[in-house]
Amino acid sequence: MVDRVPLSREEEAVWRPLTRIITVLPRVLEDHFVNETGISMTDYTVLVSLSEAEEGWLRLSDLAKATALSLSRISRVVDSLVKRGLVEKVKCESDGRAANASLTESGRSKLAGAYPGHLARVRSHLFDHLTPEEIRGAGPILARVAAALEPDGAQPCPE
Amino acid sequence: MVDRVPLSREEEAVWRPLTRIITVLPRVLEDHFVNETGISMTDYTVLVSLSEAEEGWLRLSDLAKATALSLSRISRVVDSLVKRGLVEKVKCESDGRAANASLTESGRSKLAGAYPGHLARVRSHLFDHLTPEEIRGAGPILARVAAALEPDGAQPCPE
DNA sequence: ACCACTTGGTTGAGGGCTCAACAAGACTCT
DNA sequence: AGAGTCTTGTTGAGCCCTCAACCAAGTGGT
Repeated sequence: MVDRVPLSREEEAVWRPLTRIITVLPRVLEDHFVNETGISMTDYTVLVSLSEAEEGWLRLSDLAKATALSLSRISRVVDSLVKRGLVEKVKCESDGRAANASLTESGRSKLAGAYPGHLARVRSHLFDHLTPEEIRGAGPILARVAAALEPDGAQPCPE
Repeated sequence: MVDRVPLSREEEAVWRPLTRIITVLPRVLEDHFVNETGISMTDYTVLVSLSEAEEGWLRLSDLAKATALSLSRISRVVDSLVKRGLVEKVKCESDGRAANASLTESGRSKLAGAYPGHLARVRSHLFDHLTPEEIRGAGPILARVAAALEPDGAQPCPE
């Protein structure tokens, strides 16, 4: 069953700029990473996820979920980060199949070095163009949309 | 000069879901295309741009701008669309370097066939989770952010 | 204990995308 | 007209990503 009604003018006015943002913004941020930090946006996301992990480490499959990357990709990205000394991979004691990844000291400081510049870009490209009220208002709306995109049903996905 | 202040709670509440949306939504939409229409999201974007062109055709370099893809990519995508009979590429009369792309009849009907299903996804993943007021409110805000991302500096965009 | 099934991770193949290098047409200045 | 420069598009190299096939380890029923 397919919807044949086109977008309304208001929907169009949301969808057009949103597609633009979705395509352009990641590229802009990626540029910063490769040019100034030596890690990719994906690397960064992995490092952030690990730094925020409750216990200091994350199973590869959980890392995949956290970053919305395929397990296949995570496997390679983590290997690459290990090779660069930013992450450590340890076979899980209790489950011979699993592996846990955690930040090395070097990874932690690489993250600390990349973080401020990244935030500056996020500000200059996004938040500098929004009023405080808009920012406040947008959070819950975006959270709702993001939650609906999560595969395991439309869970509220508390952050 | 780098900003060392972390994101505020409100900014965080915007940025987290937004990154999620930016990474997940395109994938979800892409899946629809490959599974049900035989064209990619990129193909679709190109077809849409052509269908909306004033004169019915677009220079490749303008097509690149319209789609936010590299000229290199556009060159190959258009070739592939030509090969599949959806687009026609004609050398420009007045400028021997340039080429103009336009939809074929087959391309136009492919687009017509893909459009409703795509819209249905956009609705089910986005607009169904927004109130009419939210949609009305979001348009101008997103337009502002998108405009700031355009390279030709519609905005001061300090680099 | 055994066999089927599930789960976690790795790897090969292949498409999408960009950058850099290039060819060729057009423009400018003398 | 000719040299230098800019613009348009193409192509090769190479990264990023996913899917499918695979192996190895755990789980459950008999």
